[in-house]
Amino acid sequence: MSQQHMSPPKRRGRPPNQLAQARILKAAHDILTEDGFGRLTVEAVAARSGVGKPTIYRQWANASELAMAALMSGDPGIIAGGGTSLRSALTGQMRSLIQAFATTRGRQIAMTLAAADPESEFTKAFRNQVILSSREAGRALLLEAAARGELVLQQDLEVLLDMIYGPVFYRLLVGHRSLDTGFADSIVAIALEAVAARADG
Amino acid sequence: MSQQHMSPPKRRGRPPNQLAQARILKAAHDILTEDGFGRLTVEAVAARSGVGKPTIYRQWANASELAMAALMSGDPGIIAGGGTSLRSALTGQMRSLIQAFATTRGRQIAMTLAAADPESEFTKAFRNQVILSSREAGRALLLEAAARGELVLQQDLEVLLDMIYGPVFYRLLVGHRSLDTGFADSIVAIALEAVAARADG
Amino acid sequence: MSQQHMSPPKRRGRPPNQLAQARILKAAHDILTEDGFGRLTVEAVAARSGVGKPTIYRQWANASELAMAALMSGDPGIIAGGGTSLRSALTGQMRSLIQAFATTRGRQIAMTLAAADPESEFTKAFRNQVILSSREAGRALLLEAAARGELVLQQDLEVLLDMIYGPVFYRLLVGHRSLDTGFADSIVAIALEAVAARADG
Amino acid sequence: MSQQHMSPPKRRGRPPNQLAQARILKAAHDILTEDGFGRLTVEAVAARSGVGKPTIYRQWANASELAMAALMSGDPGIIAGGGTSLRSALTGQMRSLIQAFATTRGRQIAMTLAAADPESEFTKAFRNQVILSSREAGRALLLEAAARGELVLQQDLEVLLDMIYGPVFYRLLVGHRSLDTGFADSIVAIALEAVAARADG
DNA sequence: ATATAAACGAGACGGTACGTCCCGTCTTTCG
DNA sequence: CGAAAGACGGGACGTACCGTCTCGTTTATAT
Repeated sequence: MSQQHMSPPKRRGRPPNQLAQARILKAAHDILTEDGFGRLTVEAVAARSGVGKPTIYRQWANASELAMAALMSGDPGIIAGGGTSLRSALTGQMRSLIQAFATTRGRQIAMTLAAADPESEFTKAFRNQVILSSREAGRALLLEAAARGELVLQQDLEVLLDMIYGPVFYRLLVGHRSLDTGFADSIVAIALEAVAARADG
Repeated sequence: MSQQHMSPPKRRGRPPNQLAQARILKAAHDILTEDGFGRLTVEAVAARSGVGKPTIYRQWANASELAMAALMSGDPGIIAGGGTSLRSALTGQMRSLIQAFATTRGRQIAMTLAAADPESEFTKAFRNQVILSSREAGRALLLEAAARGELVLQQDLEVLLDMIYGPVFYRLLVGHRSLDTGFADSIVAIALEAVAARADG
Repeated sequence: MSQQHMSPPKRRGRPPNQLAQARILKAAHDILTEDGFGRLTVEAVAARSGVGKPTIYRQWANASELAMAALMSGDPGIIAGGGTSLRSALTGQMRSLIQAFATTRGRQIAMTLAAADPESEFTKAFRNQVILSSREAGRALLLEAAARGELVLQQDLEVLLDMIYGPVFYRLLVGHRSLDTGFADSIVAIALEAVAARADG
Repeated sequence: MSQQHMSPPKRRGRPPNQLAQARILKAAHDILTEDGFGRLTVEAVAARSGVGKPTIYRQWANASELAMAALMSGDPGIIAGGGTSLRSALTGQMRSLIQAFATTRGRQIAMTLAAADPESEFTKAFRNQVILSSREAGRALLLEAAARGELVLQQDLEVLLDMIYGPVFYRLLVGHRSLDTGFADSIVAIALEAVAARADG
């Protein structure tokens, strides 16, 4: 009869057990926070979640993908802080980004990304959702400000975004200096000076 | 006590085989370029170099350190290109840096760093020699230019350096956009505009 | 097991699909001849026959029973060759038995029997139909000959039968010598000499 | 097992740990007697013996070979009973053979042999040492008796041996009748009557 | 006609064991 | 006495099947 609008595909066999998936992600997340990325093995997750290994492998190709899924599952996403001006909005976002990444989690995210197959679809989703979502939010802030006439953006917006968000991962990966709120503020300050200079010129 | 006259200590027994170290590094380097970081195991290096595993473990604590050693051994170091102005010198350096990292090697360096124990002395040496040497060279260029009066640097030089060199590793790690010479030029351009604006202010 | 002439209970619901059973046995038989006993898994049979696993498990408890069913389904049964004398009849039967077992099938039968639960009803049926049917036919031949006065049988007929048919499975299992028609003839010759000697005494 | 007086080849590396091998065989033997052939997995043996799985796989290709090794390790070998006449010697040997095989061990031996790769060198050794050693002892007894003039052997000695020893494995594998001393006696009686008849003719 | 019910295909489930790879340590013999 | 060779206990890998359990889909009898 009428399929309405949302037609679920209604596959034939027994459907995946949603509870099992949740338990897997919970166990993976716990191992990640308690023991670190190096201990996140498929075997350990299976043992901890009370799930068979094949059930894990049905969904994720290896421990890296599982780690990414676990890191994504608890991630609320970095939302642009609702400031009134570009500077305050951007500063708010950078501060919360850095706060979220300054913990062990940040380094785990970097390690996971480094270990993952860069071509995998899963990796791309992780990249977009966890790594680049803040960058996209920043892009939106900059474009809105440009639309308001606060600044003039030229063709190298991509590079500008990389110069704002790249340093966070740089410090995370290399560890030569700490991540703190002052770092967030300084990045925004320098970036806005560059844009302002350009707007002036 | 007294070392007498003999300058070499002349320890008893068979001396360490210098050639073995070279063969180990050669094998590690070859595996790295042919099979990638994931295949660089102590076992594989021992087999390929015809050296016993204990001989490797005597010098390096694990495969990560060995990878770092291999990556360091062939590294000529990024030297600041000898331009006349700050812009040309910095652009030259960034171009050669990006050229050196755009290949598979760049990602291997990032993976190695992510996998390594961040506290180990070996990792610190690797970080300084391979990752931060370019940053230090950039610092020198900026300080020289400031000494020449080309610009005025204030207290956030560290952040500025991170905004110049961080984006390279950001793209390397995340892979959302390519590394090319245009990227190098744009980074330098934006960075100098920020400094100029500040100098103006 | 089967209620042939009883009024069919006409249970409600969909009746078992006869075709499915045939396809399962066909697939099991094909796998057995193509890939061997070790590859006869319930999973493989289900995949090859296009039948769900539960459909198989509804009829057979495990892969061993399925193997036995497949081996029984194609089995014409060893019938005593219709010779005029005991010697010719027995020789004919032994020859055809050995011919039937000299192929891969013989070893598969031995392996299946070894792997099966010796207490299971299914195993007993297999044993009687596939393994012991020839022995029973031989018993009939001997008893007929005794009735005709050709020989005198005493109380150890069971042992005599084992000495006639046991060597076939012995060579099959151990593989120290080949199964051929000469073997059949020699067994009959020795057995008859033993019986004749006894008849004389 | 050990070649005592042979000049040792003096291989380079660390020699195999004899204790580990012994512990593996002990564990395999215990599992075999306690849980049966079906539970003799490499994993279980490794866990029980406190040995790594690769240490087992270095010596045996799979669980079947390990089972054969365990069955061989505790086997004293069937020695011909020292009777004065052929009949008493053969009867003694058959009785002890049947006594040794009437337990669970006998069926395990049959199952192991059925499951093993018949071409493997290991299987051949097992066959010779465990299965055929009694047959060879019987051959010796018969040949000695022939040399003493007790009987005349003709060309089908191989078949005669199979008719003596085959029935034991036949009953073991098929399980249609029990193994007991009466069975041993009857086999010898019938076999000797066959030989005697032949000698008379 | 319409329930009702059984058997179907599909396929995910919790498990067990597989055989392999590599770890980092150790023990032995050779140079 | 260091270096090579190589076995060791250990841990995780990713795969194959096990036998069980939902599912949604036929296909039949019974209302």
